[in-house]
This record gives sequence, structure tokens and C-alpha cells, in this order.
Amino acid sequence: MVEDIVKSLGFLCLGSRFRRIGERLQADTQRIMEEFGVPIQSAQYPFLAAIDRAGPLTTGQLAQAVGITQPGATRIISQLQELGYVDMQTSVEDQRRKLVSLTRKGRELVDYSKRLIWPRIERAVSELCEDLSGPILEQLTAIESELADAPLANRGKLDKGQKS
Amino acid sequence: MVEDIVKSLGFLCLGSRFRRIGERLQADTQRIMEEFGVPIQSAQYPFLAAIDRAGPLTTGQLAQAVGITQPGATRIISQLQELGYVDMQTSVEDQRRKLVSLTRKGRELVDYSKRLIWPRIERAVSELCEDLSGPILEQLTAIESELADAPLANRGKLDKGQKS
DNA sequence: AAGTATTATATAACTTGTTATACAATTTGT
DNA sequence: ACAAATTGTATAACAAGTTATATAATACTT
Repeated sequence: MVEDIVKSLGFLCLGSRFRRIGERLQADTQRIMEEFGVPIQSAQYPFLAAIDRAGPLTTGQLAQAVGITQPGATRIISQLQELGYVDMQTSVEDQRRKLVSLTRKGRELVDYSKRLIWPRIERAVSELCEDLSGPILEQLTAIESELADAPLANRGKLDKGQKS
Repeated sequence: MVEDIVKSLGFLCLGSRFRRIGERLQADTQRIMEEFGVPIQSAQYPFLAAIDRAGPLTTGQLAQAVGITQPGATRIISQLQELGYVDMQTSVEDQRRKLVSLTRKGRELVDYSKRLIWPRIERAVSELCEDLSGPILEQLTAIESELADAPLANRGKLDKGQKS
């Protein structure tokens, strides 16, 4: 067994470590979405959620809401448009702006997700992080070792209150 | 100002959030490396550190040590080879294995980094995370708001013991 | 009102990760 | 000892972010 250098180096490699945990969580989330037959990428979800929560938003506002750069947002929006979940219309007052809104199909996906999928994901992740406390490095170690034991998809399957 | 949806959704978007923090930290680290004129990418550093710490390693062992997949490791190793920091030789006992080791140039970069750069990065990151405690979501919020105030490159400039 | 500066989106090229798969070398089973 | 399975690395295609830059629309300045 080889030493986990990123873990050992601690603060020095914190960026790599955050990133690999993020990628792992996104991949595991994708797995859960596949179980439900959701036909989008996990990175696309926050865009639908943002519009659901705030109403139609421009490309720039979406980039800001999701916390990525504008070119990244532009690409994801055009994928979602391609898939028929959102449509765009040029703003009347300012023709540079494009307002992105949910189509009927997009609204249906969001409603379904809010009802069944998002609670499931949230349960899995909060189960993973529950009772975590203390210094950040220790929490990261705990998260990674939990994930090594069982992926997200094996967690949070039960509704609150249920027992195994 | 638009709501930060990834932050608001909490556990539901934890993967995206980890990833964006990791990317931010890697980018900021890169900035510090540029100040020192280090001619590599921040993602390549852990490979050099791993070999420095454990001696020559195979491609697979490096992938494991750094915590990424083997194809990713293969690419980074060949970049480092291209740049002249490592070289590879086929193992004698098992000709499938390639042992990666530091060249003289690689060793010089590692020695210089250990002396000047890594401590600098470590100070910056630990200053960023110091005194953090409590639930993971709160720590992430604190980290992101700290980074919004001042990038890593503006932190940890002083040696331990010094006062501003 | 015209010319310049700014803003919003789009596009191109790159980075760093991924999965799936091919291929060669070694190991295992009969 | 040979065939089949396994292992280690490489390659291809993709995902999701980045920076730098182009283009069109709007806003400012004089």
C-alpha cells in the first residue's frame, strides 16, 4: 500500500484534496441520479435549481449563482437548452442579455427532483457528514475514509424516522 | 447581487462546492509558484513530492499516492518527463512496470521548493484555515469568504514568529 | 450626436480530472 | 507447458472547469 501523499502533506496539497473529494462526490451523486433515471449531469443540476429558486436569470447571473465563470455557464446552459430543459430569450430592454427559463419539461424535472431525488441526495450527504467536527483536515480525512467504506449511493436510502 | 445557490443548497451541492474551492486553491497556489518562477503546474507538484518522499515509484503507485486515476497519472508523468524533471525506466523484474524517478533537475526543483516554496504555501493555507472549527458547511463558508477577502498569495508572507 | 468605454455573451484553446478500452507482460490453473 | 485470467501502462473520448479574446449592444463624454 502506497502512502496517500496528498493527505500526508496536509495544507500544502489542500487544493488537490478538495478537488478530488468534490469530484468523488459529484461522481457518486451522478450514480444516484442514474438510479432514478435522471438524464442530466450532476453539474447541470445547480442551474435548474437556481432558476427554480429565483425565476428566469441571465447567463451572467447564473454563472454568479453557481459560482463558476461565464464561459462555463454559457456551455452548460446551451447543453440544457439542447436537452430541452431550458429556453432562452433575449431581454427586451437590453438585447445583450439572454434570459434563461425552465421549459415545461424542465419544470417537470425540477418538480420530480425536489420531491424524490434531492431529498435522497441530501440525506446521503448529510449522513456522510453528520457528527463531523474539529479541524478541517480531520474532517476531510473522515469524509474520505467514509467514502472509501461506502459510496454515497449506499447511504441515505431510508426516509427520516425509518430504521434499517 | 445573486444568491449563491451552491452555498444555499448546502449538502445537496457539496460536490460542486468542494470542487470549486479546490480549483480556487489550486489557482491561488499557482499564483504563488509563479512569484517564485516555478515553471510547473500546481497539479504536478504532488508527483514530485511523492517521489521525493518514497523514492522511485511506478505509474500505478504514483496514481495511488496522489489519489487520481492511472490515466491521469500517466499524462502528468509524461509532462514531467517532457520538462526534464523525471525519467522512467522499465523495471527489470516486471517489464510492464515503469519506475519514475527524479532527474538531477527534478531533485534541484524539489530541494528548492522544500526550502522556500512549500513552507510559504503551507503558511498561507494554514493561515487561511486557522481557528476553523465546527460543522463542515460553516468551515467551507468561512474559507470561501476568507478567499474572497484576500487570495492565498496575500497570505503567509511572513515567517513564523514575525509580526507585521 | 459621434466616438469611446463598458458590459454581456460567445468562442477558442487549455487544464486536469474522468471512464472505457487496448495491448503487452506476468501469473495462475489444469 | 499452455491457455486463460490478471495486471500495468497507454490511448481515446469525454466532462467541467479555466483564461484570453472577439463581437455586439448599451452607456458615457464632450
